[in-house]
Amino acid sequence: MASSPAFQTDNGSAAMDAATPAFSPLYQQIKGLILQSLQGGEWKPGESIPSEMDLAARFRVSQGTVRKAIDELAAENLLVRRQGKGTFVATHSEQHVQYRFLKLVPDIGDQGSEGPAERSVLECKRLRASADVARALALRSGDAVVQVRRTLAFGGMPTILEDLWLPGNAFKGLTSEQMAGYHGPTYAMFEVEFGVRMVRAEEKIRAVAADAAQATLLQVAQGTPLLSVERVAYTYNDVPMELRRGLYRTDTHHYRNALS
Amino acid sequence: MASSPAFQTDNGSAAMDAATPAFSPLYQQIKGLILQSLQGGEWKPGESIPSEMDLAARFRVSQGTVRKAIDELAAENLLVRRQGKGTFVATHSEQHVQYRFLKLVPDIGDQGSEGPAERSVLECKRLRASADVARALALRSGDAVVQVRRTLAFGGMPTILEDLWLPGNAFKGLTSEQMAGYHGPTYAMFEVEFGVRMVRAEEKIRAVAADAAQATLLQVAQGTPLLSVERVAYTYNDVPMELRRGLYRTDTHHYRNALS
DNA sequence: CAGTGGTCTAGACCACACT
DNA sequence: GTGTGGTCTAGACCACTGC
Repeated sequence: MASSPAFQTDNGSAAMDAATPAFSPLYQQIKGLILQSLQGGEWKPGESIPSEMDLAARFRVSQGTVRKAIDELAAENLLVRRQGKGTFVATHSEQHVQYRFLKLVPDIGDQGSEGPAERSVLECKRLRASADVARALALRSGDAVVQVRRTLAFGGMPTILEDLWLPGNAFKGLTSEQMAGYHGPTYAMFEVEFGVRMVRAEEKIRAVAADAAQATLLQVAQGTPLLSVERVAYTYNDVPMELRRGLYRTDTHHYRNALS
Repeated sequence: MASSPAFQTDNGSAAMDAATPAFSPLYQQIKGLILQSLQGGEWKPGESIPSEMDLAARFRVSQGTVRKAIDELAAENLLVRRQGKGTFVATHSEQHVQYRFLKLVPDIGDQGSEGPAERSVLECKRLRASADVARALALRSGDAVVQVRRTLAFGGMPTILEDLWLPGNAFKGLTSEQMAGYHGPTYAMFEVEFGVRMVRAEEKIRAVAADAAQATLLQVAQGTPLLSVERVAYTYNDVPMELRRGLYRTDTHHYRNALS
């Protein structure tokens, strides 16, 4: 039953060969074990994980040590604590903070009141990864990927035009209908349909001018300045699982960022 | 000497009039007391604060409670812990993460290797706040403000053109020479010269086209897409102390953002 | 009521920095 | 060595949720 305790004092007790800078506190090791269970699918998004006391017993450590491990995982948005109820695996589905990665907000009006965007899927096809797509997704050039092109509109106004690239292996059988028909965030659909949970992302933002095709799709004049947002999203263990290149209209919306 | 202990059980013991949802854990109260000392200037940026044991004695609580308060302040980048040395008030000066609020990075080359920007101050004048500037700074229209216009260049290439508005009261006597001559981040200069420490900020980002004047200053063609970055920076207690409107060239640099 | 997370304490020991 | 933050433990009690 119980996993090996792995006390910190075990570090380098024997065989301290060569470069062994490794030292990790117990709670970090516990954090790693919990992470493994998350990756392995022992607890799925939305489900509750065992109580702190249970985990403490399972790992043969004190509750406080488990607590600190969970604290960090909660700070990274991998887990969500709810007093009196338990600790849950974070999800893009019923999270009250839906569309957590979408930072585009309307200039006026209360944020969040605009509801979900209207999606139009223009294209959804399988192809071989180009060099830059392969690099972003840690694949080899020519590996299978799925490409999706779509627009998002708010209140009937097309506002976002984006391309998504997904590893073909993990997203076998993704269809236009799935992309368009699912109610809720796309990342929630990825969790349900493909067991892929996006944990964090990095974005590179630039200002560009709309070309003819882009201008038509976004219903703006050619040459209109647009926000170019290139995103790489990662699952557990920093494995890249999505490359996304978006163009945002910023005449009625803006990209909001908090610095701290 | 010792401040009032203020145990949690004191909450609402008497006079629980009307809406009193207030309940804060002891460590939150301690956090508030430490925050007051920071605001009051008892410990200045770069200095060390008393040890956890000292603070525990001063506030009549256990070390663990002080620890949790400091943990949160450190997570908010107000304090910096250094094992074996002490806990220090964060500063924009000798922080290894200088230019913490500047998210523009070069497309190629290791981040941080580009060194500080070359500053050119174009203007530095006192005037009365317009309506929108007043609103952003929580002033009244017509209150005195200082406006600074400058460019930042990297490797000789002008890359940022920005206007700063600062409350006239807090920044009496700010000169062009100070803005241009100080070695290190502008926010570090604000700490040293005016005792104003910027703690967090919010940015609104858009894509815009360069007008004639802007194009000249940034050495680009008129109509070139630029990143428009409007920032409001806050001191302690969410008091806004700076409005900044910047235009970034994004042909050789990009705005980098991490989502988590 | 029982079970969960949240707070607080007190004490022991470890890792690191300075002197 | 002394003092600092960092880790770990064990136990007590509080606050919230749902039966």
